[in-house]
Amino acid sequence: MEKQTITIYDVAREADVSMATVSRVVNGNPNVKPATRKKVLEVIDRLDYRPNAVARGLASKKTTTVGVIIPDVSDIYFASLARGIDDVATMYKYNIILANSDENNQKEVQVLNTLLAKQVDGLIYMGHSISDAIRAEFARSKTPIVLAGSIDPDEQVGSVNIDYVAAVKDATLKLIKNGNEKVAFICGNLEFPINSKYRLRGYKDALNEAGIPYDESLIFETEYSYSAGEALFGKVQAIGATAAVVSDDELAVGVLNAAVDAGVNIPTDFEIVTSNNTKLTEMVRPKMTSISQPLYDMGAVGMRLLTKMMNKEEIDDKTILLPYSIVDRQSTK
Amino acid sequence: MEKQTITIYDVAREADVSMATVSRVVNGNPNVKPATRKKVLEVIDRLDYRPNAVARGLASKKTTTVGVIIPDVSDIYFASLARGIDDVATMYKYNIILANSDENNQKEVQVLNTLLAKQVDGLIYMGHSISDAIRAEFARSKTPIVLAGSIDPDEQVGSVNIDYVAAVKDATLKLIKNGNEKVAFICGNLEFPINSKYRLRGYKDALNEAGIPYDESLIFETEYSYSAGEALFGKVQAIGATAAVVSDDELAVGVLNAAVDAGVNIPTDFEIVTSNNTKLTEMVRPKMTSISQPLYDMGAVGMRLLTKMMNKEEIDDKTILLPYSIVDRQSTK
DNA sequence: TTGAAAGCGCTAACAT
DNA sequence: ATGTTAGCGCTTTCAA
Repeated sequence: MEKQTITIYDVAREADVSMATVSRVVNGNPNVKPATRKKVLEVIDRLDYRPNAVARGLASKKTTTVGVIIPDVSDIYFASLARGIDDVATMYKYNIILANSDENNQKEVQVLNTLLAKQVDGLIYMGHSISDAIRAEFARSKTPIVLAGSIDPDEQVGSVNIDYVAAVKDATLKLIKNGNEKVAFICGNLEFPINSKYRLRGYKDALNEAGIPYDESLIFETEYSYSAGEALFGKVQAIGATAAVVSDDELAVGVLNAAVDAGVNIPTDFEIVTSNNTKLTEMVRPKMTSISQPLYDMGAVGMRLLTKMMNKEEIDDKTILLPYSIVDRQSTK
Repeated sequence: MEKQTITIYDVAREADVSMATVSRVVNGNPNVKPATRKKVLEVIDRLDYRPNAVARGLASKKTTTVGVIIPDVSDIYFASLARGIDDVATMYKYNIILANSDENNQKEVQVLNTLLAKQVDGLIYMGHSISDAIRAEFARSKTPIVLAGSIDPDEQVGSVNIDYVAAVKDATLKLIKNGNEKVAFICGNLEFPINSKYRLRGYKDALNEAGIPYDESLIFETEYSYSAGEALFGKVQAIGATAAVVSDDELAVGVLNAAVDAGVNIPTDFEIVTSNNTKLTEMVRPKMTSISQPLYDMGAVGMRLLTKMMNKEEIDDKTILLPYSIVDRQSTK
């Protein structure tokens, strides 16, 4: 025989009050006489009653759950953001439905729809680019959405990032000031606005400010992976570059190790600045100088922004830029 | 004016059928005349109807959602497991509610209860140890539970692991055969069964087989972190150890880098075998030899096991051991 | 093959 | 301060 689940009705009957009163007690409504509250709480304890969140969600139209779309949890960059998101979510009594998208446009849209079907109160999206398909879904959804560590030039939804133009400009300038005339720019897919409109812009701005002509052969577009970096270093060296700004840490480790393995001295013969300041930067030798994006904070602030949107609070600016810095280590002079 | 949400009732009215029929169409019930099905699908498409999963969950008592308790998403070990879990979950049409526990006993119990309140169909738990409190909750819950990459000697719930005793024994034996008489054993909290009852057991078995007496001063208990490893190497070296079996990759990287920074040649003067074969092992120099735990697969198999339990299928053995191997790299001779 | 109707467990007016 | 009563949007017998 199945053990019967205890409902609010059972508690009401045993405590000799109405369901409404039990509901009030459970939800901390002050309009309950202390004596009644005590009696109800005793019964709840005795019967070991646990409110059913699904029923509550249906009745109240709130699930206290937010959807999080992430390219890959096992990618340290996004996992760091996710950690910040979950901590703030917990703080505000929300839970997280986590869904991997693999940056696949079709999967993203599908995942978004199942998340909406599950009636999430809000949505956080992470990804290197916003496809037109997903942007269209964002537009027609009335569920609040925030992008974390992800750029959409449209600025239709909330977002939390750093100023990528300025960060890359600073990084490039540092390399130029160290005496490098040929600084390579190694990034991901240039179809992504974050790379073409922001990072590359910063790189060009730096050259411009230093009076160095832009040379397209110094731009290397590749995928974000350790092996891609390893494979790329030869070409970078062949073109005569003596330094590189790299958009991803794993990619940068690949470049760094390939250089070291090839007997190139870093930073004497070749300098590297990477972009995410994940713990990887401290685990490699030499340790890598990096732009420091406050990933955890970006997730946390993004989730905080989302709570405000879900609460329909006034938002002064839903496009948030967090401060960045450049952490000097041994891969630069 | 708020845009009215479309319900199954709207579809039924427009298609001139009953709600039951719409429900059948949506759920792929074959007992619907093709013509009717077509008519209903057209209306669904026209009205852009999306079933409300919360209402469905309340009515059917199934949420197609599973809870995942994880110590820390930003830890690559658990994130790798989580990725395997989510992929298989997606495959079987489940979503994942992800909750970080920080290995905090109190938080774990609380998180478990909110997950159960949300009526998850199943639960996957990850953690270095199973506290009595959480074990008690497991016992009284009738929701299926699986442990992934986590040991409970009780074997009350399902679990997926590798044979830690044998793996550590193999690793230790390799080091002994390479000529090391003093092999350090560097692990996490020895109060955790996985360390005391399994890994240390394997270590002792190896010594025993090789006829080397057990020396407690070679056992180093510490936390799992890069800095702990860095700090520890000096002591390990001072005691005269010439090799180490390490239970965690970040910890091992700390030991490795401290050794290299101290001018110790690896593997000539000191050998290391680590335990998780995460991508870190290939990013450091020298690359690290490691026990290879199939983390992704452990997550995937754990989730698959859970789907069977949720389906009330017959399970031949709910305690699963996956094969491991030792991947040779440059931190051993 | 289809429909009617009774819930699922809870919240939220509205009354009292 | 407390109770009554509709739903929330869907699934699932049971009948037809």
